[in-house]
Amino acid sequence: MSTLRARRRKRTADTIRKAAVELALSDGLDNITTEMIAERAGISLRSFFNYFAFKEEALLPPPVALSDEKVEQFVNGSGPLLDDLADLLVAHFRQTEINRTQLRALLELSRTHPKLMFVKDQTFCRYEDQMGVVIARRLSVGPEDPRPRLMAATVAAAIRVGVSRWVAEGQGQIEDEVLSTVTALRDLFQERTPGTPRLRRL
Amino acid sequence: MSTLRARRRKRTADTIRKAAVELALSDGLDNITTEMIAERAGISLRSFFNYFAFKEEALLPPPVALSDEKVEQFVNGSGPLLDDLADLLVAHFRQTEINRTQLRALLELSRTHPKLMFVKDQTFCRYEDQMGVVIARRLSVGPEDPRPRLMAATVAAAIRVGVSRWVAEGQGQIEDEVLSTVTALRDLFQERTPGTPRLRRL
DNA sequence: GGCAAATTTTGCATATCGCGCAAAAATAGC
DNA sequence: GCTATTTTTGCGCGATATGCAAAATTTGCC
Repeated sequence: MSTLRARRRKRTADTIRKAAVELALSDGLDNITTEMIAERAGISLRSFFNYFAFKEEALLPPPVALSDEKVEQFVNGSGPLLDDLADLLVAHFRQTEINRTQLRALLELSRTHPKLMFVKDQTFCRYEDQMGVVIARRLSVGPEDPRPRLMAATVAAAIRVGVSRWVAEGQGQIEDEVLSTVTALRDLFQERTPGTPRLRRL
Repeated sequence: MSTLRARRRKRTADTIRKAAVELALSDGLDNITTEMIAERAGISLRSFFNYFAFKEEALLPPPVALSDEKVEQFVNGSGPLLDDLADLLVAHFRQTEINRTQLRALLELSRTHPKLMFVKDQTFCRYEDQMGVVIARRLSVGPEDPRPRLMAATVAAAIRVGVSRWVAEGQGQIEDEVLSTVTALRDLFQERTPGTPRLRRL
């Protein structure tokens, strides 16, 4: 249970991640080997696989869990669900430190690299699962109710779109882009005049 | 552009797919090799990679494009957008032939196998892209409008949930499950009484 | 039918991945 | 400082996946 060992381990993992990202961005993911990453990180090839199951896992930052405090705030919130959820997400993204240029390059790479896409999806899926849980708590419904899951899925989809938009052309902070995309969900399919679709502007 | 060669090619691809799925379901994905698949399909190992970029690609059926006729019907439709879109999807899923047990096993496998998940996601992403295009046409808006993309993303998310639910416990046809999940999107975040969330049943 | 061109299949060599195992090294508790 | 536990490492190995060129097959054409 040594916290020292845990910290050391985390430090090494970060070193490996840094080495992997630098190499991937400079030389291209196809032109680097796990051996090169290990060498740059100052560990043996075999040790690399003690930290990551496969090469691409070292390329994306580890998923960060939602803050417990903010989760409780959401579960007990009294505003419209979507707004309260947006608050939770904004607080979360605000505390993540993301390099936009780097993230753009990595997301672009993930489009053609199966294992990198896997890692990316795992990250989003974890968000989705967490959201499903907290939404179910907020609504006080059990696992048989399909709404939390569907809500979490659509919100996760909106987050994806928001992140993608921010990475591509966003000017401000990532949390602003996510916020506007997520809250746009409310009226997405509410057409003013059935027959001649005139949707509200995003 | 010999159509005979194309048909032969498709036939061989299907043979390989069949061999791969049978082996994966009977022996487990981890216990089979590309060589075993190739042998069962009656081709050389090297030829396998002429048909599929990697082993797992042979496990899922090739994505089917939306029917042109139904797409035009949707683009020119006059009902509520979500209903017309649901019609398009129902027509599409109706014509796909899916073995529920097999699909369940493969989706379960994809949760832990990066490359299989990649193939699955590619399939869903293609749906999402196609939907984005047809929704933009329907709304007569250009690529700068963010709504088609967000709509497509949320509908794709709903399809995922619908398919997942059908695979897990669905009794009827897959298109019915998809239909009810997608149409549930309309009122998902429309709360009757802000403050005390009382959402409509799915 | 038979020949030449184009395409597909195949064998072989090769680089890398990723895991199992056990020895060596580092670290923790006492 | 000694021993137990954990981590790192070296080595071997099977499997994946690619490039290249020869062999086989198919196609168009006469």
